[in-house]
Amino acid sequence: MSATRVGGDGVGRARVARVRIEDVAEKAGVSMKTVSRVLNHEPNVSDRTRKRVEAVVEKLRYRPLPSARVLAGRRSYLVAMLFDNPSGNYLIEIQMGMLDACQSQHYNLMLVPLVHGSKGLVAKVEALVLQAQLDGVLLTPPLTDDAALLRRLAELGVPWSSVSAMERNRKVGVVVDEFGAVCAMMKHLVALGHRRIAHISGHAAHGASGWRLAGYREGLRRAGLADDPALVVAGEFSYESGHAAANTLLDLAHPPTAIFAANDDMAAGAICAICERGLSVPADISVCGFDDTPIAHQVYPPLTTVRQPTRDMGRLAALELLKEIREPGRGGIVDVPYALQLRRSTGPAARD
Amino acid sequence: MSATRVGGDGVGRARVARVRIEDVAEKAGVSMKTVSRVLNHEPNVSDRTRKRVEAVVEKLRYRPLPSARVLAGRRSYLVAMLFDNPSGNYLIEIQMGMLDACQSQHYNLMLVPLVHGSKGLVAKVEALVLQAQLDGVLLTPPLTDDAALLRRLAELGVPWSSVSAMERNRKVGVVVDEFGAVCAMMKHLVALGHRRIAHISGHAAHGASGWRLAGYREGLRRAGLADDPALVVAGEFSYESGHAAANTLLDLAHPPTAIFAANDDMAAGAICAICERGLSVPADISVCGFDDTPIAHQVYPPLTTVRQPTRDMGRLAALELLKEIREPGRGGIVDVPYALQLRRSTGPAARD
DNA sequence: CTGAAAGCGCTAACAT
DNA sequence: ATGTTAGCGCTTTCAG
Repeated sequence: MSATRVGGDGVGRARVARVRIEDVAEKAGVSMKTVSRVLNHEPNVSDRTRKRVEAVVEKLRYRPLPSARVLAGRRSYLVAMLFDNPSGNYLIEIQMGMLDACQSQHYNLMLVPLVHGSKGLVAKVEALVLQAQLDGVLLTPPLTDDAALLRRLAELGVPWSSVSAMERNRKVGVVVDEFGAVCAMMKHLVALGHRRIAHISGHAAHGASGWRLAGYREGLRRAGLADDPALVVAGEFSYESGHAAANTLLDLAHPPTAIFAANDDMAAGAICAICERGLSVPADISVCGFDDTPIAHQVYPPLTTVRQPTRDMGRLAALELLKEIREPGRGGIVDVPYALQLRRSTGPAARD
Repeated sequence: MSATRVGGDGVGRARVARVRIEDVAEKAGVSMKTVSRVLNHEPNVSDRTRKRVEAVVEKLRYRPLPSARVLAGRRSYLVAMLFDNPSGNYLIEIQMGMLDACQSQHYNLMLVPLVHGSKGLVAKVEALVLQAQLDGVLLTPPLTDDAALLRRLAELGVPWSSVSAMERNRKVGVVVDEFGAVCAMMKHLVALGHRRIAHISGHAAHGASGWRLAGYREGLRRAGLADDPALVVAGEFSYESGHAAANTLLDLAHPPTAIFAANDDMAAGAICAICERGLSVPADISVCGFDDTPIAHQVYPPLTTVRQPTRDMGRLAALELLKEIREPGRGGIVDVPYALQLRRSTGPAARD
């Protein structure tokens, strides 16, 4: 390597020279272009060469300078995560996964907080795509099912990938079999002897609400139980709405012996409502939720729920997007497994 | 000018040719460099030339390409938020605030998850600063007080701004008077008649733990109460540690009538431990926390706690950093107000 | 006060 | 499968 380069000081700041692609190339004994190929996961590099280059990249902690790639290439190496702040915990996990995937492929992740259903949403995204020359877009619920947004993205020719999109909006992204998960949860409740099982549903705009409700009904059907409409109460995914919905259920002439809430927050609210009436969970009523957020083990008793591998979902959604960006048509839907978390909020049915 | 340029379509996506600085220069009858001078408000341009260039820029709606400026110049217009995933809710709020500030000043925000105390942390950050040519760094607890990291950043000459750094590490950033907040909280408990007040402290590495403990002691002192060492139990900011600490306190021969936990998660754990023993909050024991995270109104009874304006804190920390980047020495410490949230988990002291 | 030339670090197109 | 060469659009020398 040539003499140690020492950059001029910027605003009075001593600056050591960066590692450049050239340095990596030299150290690996290949040309710059080959390193570039490896970095960009392009074909036509032998496995041995690729491994060697990757090792040097790792050793030198080399990271391509975004500006240089953008300037030289025709891509921005920038993807945006569009989201509407649902739960902080969910969001941060999805984000960490996406970040991880993007970093591993030397892409930048731009965060774009949006308000679902707000007036200028589509225009805002459009301006963003044009100005920032986004290579692709990552969607999280409920933005995954905003018809106008999806249409515009398609018109603009911007690839996108989504997390838990509804059936008809799925092309590339990641999903979990929520329907199957709920069926399994219902089976668990039925096995415990429950016959009057209620459901606190989520906001209708969320695809998740639909699957969870459908899973609930299918669970009843499989157990040969009647679907009593009085046992389904609408919530909005919030603690408060779960609390209110549970009160509605408890006021019923024939209250349920088990409540399946469409998410953990609502389940936690339900537990609170039950305790306020001097009843006990699960002795009097079993409660279960969905998502396995931190609140699940911060309520008493700890919540039986369904766990989704949130971080992996973010990671996989991003990886599929990057595939799709590189080779349109290559990205697809990845189905990730759920896991029932049986905890102490569910137990044998009380005498009805 | 040469023939109309039409950018090649990237991955099948049409792109119109941009107006370049060269086009502006030609049309204004000056050199590229003169246009550059005007654009960057540099001296040594005659007023007439400046006006003429500005007119052409306006007419052609010319905007310099960020990547090109970054590549050629010495600034990256990029700052990084370094964080160690404590609570998702806290993090996302701080992040939203920082994002907002950066966007308003046309800076980019890069997210860097780190593990506090991990081996290669400093080297990792160093590589990042070098490779990404970061203009500055945003620190969140507990990274705000990592001595080795701060030292290295100083050596590298990278400006940084922090959220809630400990006293000695404060130069630019945002803080809230946690000490004062805790004193106020203690006053509230004392006013309710409590005389045996316990404290569940946080992990010693967090600056916040120190202030909250100090505030607790000062609160006792001001009320003329003795500081019984048995009433201070160490927690780790987690729900579980709060649960365990509360059990320790409840096992005391002389249990407290009130517990001030250093954060909401631990307070929630404490409430759970109290309920498990068949005691009631606040009738038997009052409990209060700190932070006003969502869990505060998701436990029963809802938690008395201290609210910090998290999003504003993120925003202000970023704004101070940007000031400091532009004019070293200009950034400073911003003190934001806290607010006591009195809810139902605190009440009159039970007969001791 | 102004301009010409030389890159910044990377990738695209074209060799080989 | 790999290398060579020529820029991307701007700023920074350094020379007028």
